[in-house]
Amino acid sequence: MNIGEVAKKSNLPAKTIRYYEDIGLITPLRDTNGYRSFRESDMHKLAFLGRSRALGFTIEDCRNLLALWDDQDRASADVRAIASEHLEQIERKIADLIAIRDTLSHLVQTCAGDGRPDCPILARLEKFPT
Amino acid sequence: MNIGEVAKKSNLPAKTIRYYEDIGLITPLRDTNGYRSFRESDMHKLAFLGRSRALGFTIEDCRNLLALWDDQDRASADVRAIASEHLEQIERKIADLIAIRDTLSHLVQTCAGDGRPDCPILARLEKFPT
DNA sequence: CCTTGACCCTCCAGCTACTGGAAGCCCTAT
DNA sequence: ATAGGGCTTCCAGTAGCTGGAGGGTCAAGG
Repeated sequence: MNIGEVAKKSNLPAKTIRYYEDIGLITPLRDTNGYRSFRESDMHKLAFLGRSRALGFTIEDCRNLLALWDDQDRASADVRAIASEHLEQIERKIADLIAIRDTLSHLVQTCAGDGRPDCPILARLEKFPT
Repeated sequence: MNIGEVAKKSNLPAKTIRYYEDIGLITPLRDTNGYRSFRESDMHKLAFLGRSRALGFTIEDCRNLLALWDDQDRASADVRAIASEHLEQIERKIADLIAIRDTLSHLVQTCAGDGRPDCPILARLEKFPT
């Protein structure tokens, strides 16, 4: 399989796939003309990567997950540790964003949003104790 | 005021303050020895920037908000537009993260997390339809 | 046989918003 | 005179791609 077909099937841009090769996540073969030649196993890895990235795992997490996936003797605890850590980060991020959203939503609601210059949003950015 | 003092008062790293000067958000004066010399107005801008960034506004948003702040004849609608747009992005991000969290939290719960290799997390990354 | 267009290749630069570090000047105190 | 701390600039690196230049390859149509 050439990169175009793989890109379509895995739903990843060709650029991204080349990048993943650059950083050693996959190692497709090469045809005599220099074109990358993807095996089924490469496709599987790319699909795995796509799903991992879609769940927000970092590239380094993906690298580790991929290694665990390849290792038939892995301990599920190792996988779970990565996922739990990631989950905690997500929870923290959600909490942060919700706090921001509440503040912002309140400010947007109290701003007239007309032609006049008075604006509680600017007032808050100007005066709120950091 | 030298940069160290400003950094302390504004709660921003000196590096960040220099960076903000580089990209034209502030333009402190210079002493004869080459040291940056910050006025009160620079401090205020930095505090404004700190709060805007803490609410997740991008640097470009900050630049625009700062310009509106400086402009006595601004229309609050312009401020509100920036904030609303940002708010919508936050809402989208929260929704995305919550979806991820739900998936991840379920997976983590169903994974034994022991010494055995079977793992629903890997199973999902391997098989879930993209 | 030649051309056209769709592929594919590599390499370099740029994105966001900083952050770290090196090399070196300045200022104050001892 | 020296030691320390603070200040300066400049360069490089972070994450995860993305865009573009410049060029080779391949299959189909004329």
